[in-house]
Amino acid sequence: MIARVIVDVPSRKTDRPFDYLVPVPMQEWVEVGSRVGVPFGGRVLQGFVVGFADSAEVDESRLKALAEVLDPVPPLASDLVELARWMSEKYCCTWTAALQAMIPSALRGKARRVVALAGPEQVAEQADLLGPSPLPEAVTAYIGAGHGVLLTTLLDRYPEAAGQIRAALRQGTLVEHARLRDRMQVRKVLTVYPPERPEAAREALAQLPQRAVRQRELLARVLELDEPIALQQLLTETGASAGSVRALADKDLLALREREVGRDPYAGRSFARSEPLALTAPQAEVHAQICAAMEEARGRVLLLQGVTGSGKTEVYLQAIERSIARGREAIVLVPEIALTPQMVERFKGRFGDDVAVLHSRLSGGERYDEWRKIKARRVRVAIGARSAIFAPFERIGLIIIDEEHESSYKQEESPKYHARDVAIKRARQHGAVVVLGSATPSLESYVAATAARPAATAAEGGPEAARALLPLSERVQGRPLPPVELVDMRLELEAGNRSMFSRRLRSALAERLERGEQAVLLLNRRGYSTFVMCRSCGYTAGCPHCDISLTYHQKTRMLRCHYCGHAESAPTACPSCESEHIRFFGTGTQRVEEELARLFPGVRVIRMDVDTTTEKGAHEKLLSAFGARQADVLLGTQMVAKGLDFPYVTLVGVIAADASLNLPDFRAAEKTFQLLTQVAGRAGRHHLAGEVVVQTYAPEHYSIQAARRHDYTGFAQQELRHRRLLSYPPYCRLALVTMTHPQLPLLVEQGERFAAALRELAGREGVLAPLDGASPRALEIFGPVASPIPRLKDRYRFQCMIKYRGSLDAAQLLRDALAPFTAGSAPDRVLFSVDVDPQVIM
DNA sequence: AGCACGCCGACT
DNA sequence: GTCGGCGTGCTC
Repeated sequence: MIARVIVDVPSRKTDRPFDYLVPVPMQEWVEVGSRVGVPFGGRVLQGFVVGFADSAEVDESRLKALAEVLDPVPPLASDLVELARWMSEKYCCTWTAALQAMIPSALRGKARRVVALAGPEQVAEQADLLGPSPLPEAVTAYIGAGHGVLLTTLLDRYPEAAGQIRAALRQGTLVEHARLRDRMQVRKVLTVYPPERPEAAREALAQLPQRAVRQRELLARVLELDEPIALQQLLTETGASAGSVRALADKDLLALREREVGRDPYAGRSFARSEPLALTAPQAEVHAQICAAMEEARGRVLLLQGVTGSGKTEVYLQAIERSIARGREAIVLVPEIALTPQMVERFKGRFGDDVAVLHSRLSGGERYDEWRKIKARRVRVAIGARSAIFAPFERIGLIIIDEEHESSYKQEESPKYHARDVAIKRARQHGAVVVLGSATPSLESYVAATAARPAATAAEGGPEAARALLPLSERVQGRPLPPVELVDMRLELEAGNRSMFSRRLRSALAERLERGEQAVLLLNRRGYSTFVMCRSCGYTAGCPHCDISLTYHQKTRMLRCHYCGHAESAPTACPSCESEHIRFFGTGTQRVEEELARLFPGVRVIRMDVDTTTEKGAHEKLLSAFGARQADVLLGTQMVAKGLDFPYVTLVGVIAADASLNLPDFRAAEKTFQLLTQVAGRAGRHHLAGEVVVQTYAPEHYSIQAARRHDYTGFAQQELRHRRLLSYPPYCRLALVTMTHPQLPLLVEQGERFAAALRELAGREGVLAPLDGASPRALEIFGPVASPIPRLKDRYRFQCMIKYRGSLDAAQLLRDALAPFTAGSAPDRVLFSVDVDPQVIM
């Protein structure tokens, strides 16, 4: 039996299966998806079995054997192994990287090198040949006779003996073995189990000597129980000692065993049980369509376009119920930032213990336990952020992606996958339905779901079940969408108002304060940061490692680089010209907060930004304080725009709607429209009517006008015209190759050579053609040019943009073109990184 | 990623 | 003359 194993080495060259003999005793344990330890290049590494080889095709004499099988049940099923292979092809990452993304990090075994003294007979044999052991007495004594000690520990402890230790290893007086150890252990608790034959135990209880008071007491207590009890709990309840329990166990009157216990982060919290609500007619219609698609089981994708407050979540809940009733599991993806306790509560309230929750705030152990709940089929619903798409279910019926337009579904590190696209692939494997929900769908999804679908997006290959658009265009209970008023800030300036608050927003705020209602203020900080500039000479404070301006943090009076973490204290005089006219520019939330305090003395403001939410749980705390009306104004960056639902919020103010409009990003208008629509949806969701005031310097811009009218379709049509004209997604696809190196000339030279190689390859394939031409298959290469962030952590950055459409495998072309550049392992070589379907270009 | 093999400077 | 520097290259 020969297993094909992907070894955990994150290199392109080793990214292929290696063959290993499976020793007979392991054979019944090894399956596709098994995690194994394998000897590889002189050490033991973790790997995954991805298949089996035919022994006729392989020269078995050259193979090594598996060292160990690490889990009784493979952590990955074959569907996920296959999905990982697909990901590695689509996203140009290693198969290993994709596999690792699918399991909790607790299962990332690390080989530990342990050394022990060789057995006496070996030593004697060696001593004849090489003389006595050169090891100092102290070292020999320290290692002792046990299973050995970590090599690193030994070297740390006796650095002066390093040479002798090496010699002993070479000579054989010290032997080394590698052991793979999981990072995380299952938490085990000693548990007392009631006796298997209670009658016999009762009899024995009567027979116990009178003086065995504790034992009698304990046994009587245990006999009352129907289920096992933690030893610790029993001891505290009865005041007995462990010895008494042990004595009973020795007499076989009860059983004492280790039991695995989960770390349930939600343990101790009870969730009010919620019953399905009656659906409105439009909700019922959407629900019926989702259910019909589930019956079809063809992996359909449905785009649920529901305005804010239209009751999407209730539709999700009832669709999940149906999926469970059909014997299928469900996965719900929500953006990390929206995975709030309220959100979890809604699902736990409906499905109770049937839900596993996966998010980044969990500790490694907690995450592992939630994952195991899914693996052991103890739950049928998983809710979580991006990576929850890999929940190890085996019969998925429904995958819901809420706020599908959110760019956080794209992972920015390798594997740079998009959870939405992975979901669609996984749904096809399982015949599950994908529901993409959003008030402001991404244009990619919108186009795919409507008839206006351009052929370009069919590049995925293979027949695809039709997608459909399910509209939910009214708020529940007929509540109106709030009116949106635009304020032209240029006119404010003309009228002599130089404050960041327009007269309109100021009076609207004053009204709310007077009436005791609440307001949400959004500072669209993308594009606005607090940077430091000298008014005399124009000096700006930049990061010494990253060619971008440093951000000023008032709390600490420090300047910090958001990309590499570099920090320095803020200057009081210009470092360049020594002038004191150095100023902190930009409109940070702190500045807005100060201005609010000046305009409305006594106003209670909760500020949410990177400074106030880094602490664990801070996010929740601030929101619940606002929900409890301990503040009048919630002021924050993007994070206040999503999913919040507070009944007393009747005003939403946007300080500078167009701050993000001029970013060098083809999605700038889309992002702006989405943000405005989402934040406007926070107002007037309950019995009090709401209004929205949007301040802007570009009131005529179509994204802002469409947001004012709550007009997604209008926006989409206009934006799609632009995209078509400029050949941007969804009318083509993108791939971004970023290369970095500390030396600029070398980087430029290699970048040019790479681009030339890629052009050459594409030309040979006959796909190198302008995108605005008539060719159904076209690919264009732009660059290399300096990246928007031209230097990061002391490495210069250049990038090539690849635009393509039609049925061509751009990832394959990229891999081929990259091969010669990633070959060597020279530590100073240019690093290449591929981002397929990039969401942010930097 | 490691770790080994392999070709050039400061020591016994 | 060796020990050891880290530059390429392989790992079933």
